Amino acid sequence: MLFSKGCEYGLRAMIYVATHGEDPDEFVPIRRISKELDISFHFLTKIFQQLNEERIIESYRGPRGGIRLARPASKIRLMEIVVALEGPGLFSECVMGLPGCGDLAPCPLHDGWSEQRDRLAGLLKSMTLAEASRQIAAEGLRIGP
Amino acid sequence: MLFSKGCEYGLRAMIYVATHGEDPDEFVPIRRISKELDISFHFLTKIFQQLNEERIIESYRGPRGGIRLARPASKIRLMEIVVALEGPGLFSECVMGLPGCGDLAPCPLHDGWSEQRDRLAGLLKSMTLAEASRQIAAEGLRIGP
DNA sequence: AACAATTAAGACAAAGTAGTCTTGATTGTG
DNA sequence: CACAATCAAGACTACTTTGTCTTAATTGTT
Repeated sequence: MLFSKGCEYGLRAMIYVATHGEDPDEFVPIRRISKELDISFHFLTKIFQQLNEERIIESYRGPRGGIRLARPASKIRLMEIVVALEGPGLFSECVMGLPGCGDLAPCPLHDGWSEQRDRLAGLLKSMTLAEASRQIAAEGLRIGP
Repeated sequence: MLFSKGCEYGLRAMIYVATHGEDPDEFVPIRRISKELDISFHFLTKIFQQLNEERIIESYRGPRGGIRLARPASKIRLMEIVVALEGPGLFSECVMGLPGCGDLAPCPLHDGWSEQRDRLAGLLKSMTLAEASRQIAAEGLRIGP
């Protein structure tokens, strides 16, 4: 498993918000997201708290409160979400776990792995929530169970 | 982290055995591997037990016992080791954890992820212990700390 | 036969991840 | 103001992974 559960949930939840935000200024209750995607409400709350600290979303309490994107979906890249939830370093780890592995002292898999890893990183860096969301709408893809 | 610790250790240990087996019929004690690679002896023993069940290595008890490759290093592909230690399915999981995600009902990252994942799988399938070992010898690479 | 070297197996412990619950703070609505 | 809806925060539990320890079985050497 590449991403932690928290990161998987966070990605799906953010894409959900981007997709279902009729009015982007409206706050979406976490409870609704949790039900739609079948993710534990409290766990999801903690995930959004992390995303809130990184200013990727905004939250608001009280009736009609919830969370919303802090910026237009076209300005939020998937990589930001991954970094906020996995921490930096996911895309610099050695696949065999050698502490000093790198371009200078590579393990046997280093070159092959880092190429694929960098491509994935490139995909996450270039893909925005708006694109993921558009792709879902256009092709009838799914983010829930 | 893509691989579990057990899988990381298993790959390094197998490459070590392939590299340091002067006589391929000689048994290498697990304790020696554990010291050279700085991996917990008992944990490593359990890893080799799994590899033994899959007939990737052979073990022998008593003085001058240890483990050795069950086949020539050129006949053992890294993918076998990964599958033995991670189980099958690592290379068919959805990156966002959606149970039904696949070519028919893809999540937004499905195509991009599965391409990189398949390339990595291809690398692991095509690379043998002999090649990894030769690469280390030729280029002075490292598998220990 | 006695001993030392070694793997085998499983119980156990520690640490990390995932998930639940409770309480508190904020805020709109009647 | 009273109340309900909602996020915030932290304690707590459960599960999984990782690592340790102990005991047993096997085997070569003396």
